[in-house]
Amino acid sequence: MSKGRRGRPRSEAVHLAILRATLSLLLESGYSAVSMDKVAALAGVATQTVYRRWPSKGPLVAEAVMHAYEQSDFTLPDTGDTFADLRTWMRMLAEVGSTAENAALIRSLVAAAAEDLHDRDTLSAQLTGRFHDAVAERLRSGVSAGQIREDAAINAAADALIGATLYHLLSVTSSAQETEELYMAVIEVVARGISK
Amino acid sequence: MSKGRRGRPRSEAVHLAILRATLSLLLESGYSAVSMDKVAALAGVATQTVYRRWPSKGPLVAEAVMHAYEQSDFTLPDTGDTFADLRTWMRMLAEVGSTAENAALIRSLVAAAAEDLHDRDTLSAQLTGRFHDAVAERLRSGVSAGQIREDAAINAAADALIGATLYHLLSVTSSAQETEELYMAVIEVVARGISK
Amino acid sequence: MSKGRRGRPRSEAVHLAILRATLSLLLESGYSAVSMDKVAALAGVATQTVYRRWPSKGPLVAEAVMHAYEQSDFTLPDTGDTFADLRTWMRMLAEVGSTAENAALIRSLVAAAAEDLHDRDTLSAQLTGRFHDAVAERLRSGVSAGQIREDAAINAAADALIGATLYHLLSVTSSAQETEELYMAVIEVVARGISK
Amino acid sequence: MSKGRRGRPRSEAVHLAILRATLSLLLESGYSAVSMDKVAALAGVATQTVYRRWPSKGPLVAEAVMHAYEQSDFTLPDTGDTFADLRTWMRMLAEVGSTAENAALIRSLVAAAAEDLHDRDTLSAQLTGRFHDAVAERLRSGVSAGQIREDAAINAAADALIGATLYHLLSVTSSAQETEELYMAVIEVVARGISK
DNA sequence: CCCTAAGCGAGACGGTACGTCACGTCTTCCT
DNA sequence: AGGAAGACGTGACGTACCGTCTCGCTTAGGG
Repeated sequence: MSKGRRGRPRSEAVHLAILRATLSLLLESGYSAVSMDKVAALAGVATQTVYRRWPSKGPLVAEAVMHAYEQSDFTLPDTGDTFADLRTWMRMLAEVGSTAENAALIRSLVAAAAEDLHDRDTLSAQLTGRFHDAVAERLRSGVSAGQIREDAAINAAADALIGATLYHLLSVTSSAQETEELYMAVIEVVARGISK
Repeated sequence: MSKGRRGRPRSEAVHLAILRATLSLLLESGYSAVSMDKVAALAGVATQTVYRRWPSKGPLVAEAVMHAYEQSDFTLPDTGDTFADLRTWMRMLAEVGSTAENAALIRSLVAAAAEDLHDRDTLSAQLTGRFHDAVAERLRSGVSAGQIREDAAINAAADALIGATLYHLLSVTSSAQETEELYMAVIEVVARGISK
Repeated sequence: MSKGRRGRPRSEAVHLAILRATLSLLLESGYSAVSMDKVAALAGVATQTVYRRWPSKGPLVAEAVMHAYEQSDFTLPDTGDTFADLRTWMRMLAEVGSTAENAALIRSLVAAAAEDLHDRDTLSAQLTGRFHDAVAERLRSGVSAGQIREDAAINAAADALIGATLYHLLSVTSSAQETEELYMAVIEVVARGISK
Repeated sequence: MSKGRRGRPRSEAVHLAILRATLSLLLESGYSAVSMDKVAALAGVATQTVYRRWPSKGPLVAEAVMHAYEQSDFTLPDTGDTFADLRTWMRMLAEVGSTAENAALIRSLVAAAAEDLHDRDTLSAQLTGRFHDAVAERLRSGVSAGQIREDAAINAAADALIGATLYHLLSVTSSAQETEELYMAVIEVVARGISK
């Protein structure tokens, strides 16, 4: 028997205002500049209202970043040519990651995950995990298509691709072109390592 | 006229006490639990004394972590067989990273780097950067030895290896054995991708 | 034209539950520990339901305390001997005031009155005021009976008696016996001051 | 061996600023309007600085009020005529208590004392207690002078005088003249009660 | 039998205050 | 000078209350 909703329902507008405020602070000055107080103030909301929905900074930042990419489509294309598709996709990643804003957001997620063990699983599973799975999926489809060896270590290959991307994003600030060149080189190494 | 040292010289004991206190807090409760106040208190030292030597938490944590691994030798062996050497080395990495303490330290560094853009270069350059360079160096030596193709993208391969390692460390908590298996699979992919 | 009561009538049970909850908090931890939220929670009632009946903490506490003494009879006896009656009555006061619970309740009222000028008149008029009037009344009856001088300052005498009582209650914690001795001494002074 | 003062000494200016801010808030809007935050803000001081010196509102208000009367001399005159001296002194009390400001300060003290049992002893002992003792002292001197009976209950008389004063202050707002008349009547009753 | 009005529990909401912790600076004394 | 001690302004933390509000549900009239 459904108990039904009791009490005043949570305002959707408030939810959005908080996420928008968080994003704004994140983009302006980075993860460490985000504070529950500032978020609340900027969202025109009481501190308690933020805490009522998110227990701490980590999950809030996580949801805010996810929210920012909600519309984005990070699915890999499937034209039949696995490695060409990978190249297309990672070119897009390179482009996305080359804007300061996007890089800052990703780094924020990593900061949140690294800071609090508790948040880590949620965060990585939801963000980088989705990327990893998408890549692995496409690679498996490449196996079926006969372009990749049956005994290739799909997960290891996906780890190498996603790992290299993440590592590069965290380590240096480089131009979109340099980044793209590096990604293409990584793909080449991995492709040669798993193709028939 | 020799300028010499004026005034009371800085105590080496104090330096060590602060580093030890920092490490201890880091291991106990992670990066966010480290505070200059607590470090000073635990080291039996005045706050000012900490600030006199490190401008903020980031560099202090960095030095403390580096100090912890100062004795450790992360150079790759060179037995002549490049890929066997890589395997040996990454087996060691897997082992090191599988203890909770070491994993916590690495994550602390990443948190520091991701949180503060200013600290990023210092931190990653000094830690992961050294690993990356060591691997790249060994791979180049493998090129000379005729085990690796001359046109292989050495940096990309190193990025893939170090990146996969870092990504794995940040994403999941897994047993030493699982970690080792994954690393071996990654090496296999990369090795096949760059070997002659 | 009788307007009549429209809508659901206020529940008497709720009223009592709130008063009981307030008293309970008052006795447990004093005036400052009473909060509308806690009262509502303890009474198993919605916050709004409390506010619908009392505008703020002051009047609520006042009514709760009054409610506690509703049954009690604080009228002075009239056996014909004015001062003997006063002694009897103040012996009872001493006894009542010597239990921690009762002392706490009285102090609560004083706190409410002292804190908020707005509540003061209500509170003191209803509680200490009633005592003062009862004493003054009995003294006037003593005048008629020829035991007290016609030109005696009845109000001043009542102020002295009630004032000394209140002052003692607020200042120190003393045993019932000590309190009683003091009260008897006060009566003696006042009695000698106003008797024929 | 004296350990000596270590560290930066507490600023006297800060101490005074806080007391002045507290007094100002007290006079403006009463005890309940005083908050540690507002006091700090008004004093141009950090919240923490207030907490470093006073654990809570009660003692702070207490010290602020005491500070306000520090210069005042509440000793009873001793001209030889005990009851004339009492009258002189209570006329002064009536005048002091008839200004809204002073009445508010006294009520603040009572509120602080009534609210927190812990503060009570300190407060009443230091404020009303001093008055009580002063009166009792003067009465005893009246005994020596042969104006008061040897077996008179000095403490009870003092309680009656101070109690009536306090009770009147807490109960009603009245003009200086009405107050003075009442006090004179109280003195007359008590005087007649204890004189030879 | 629906209709309107009010009571009621639940809980969201904007505020204000709480008391604590951390940051980085400053002041004092001692070595 | 270095160093220990600790005050200080700033500002975030997470919690507690305040008094108001918005829900859905109940309990009474009145048409």
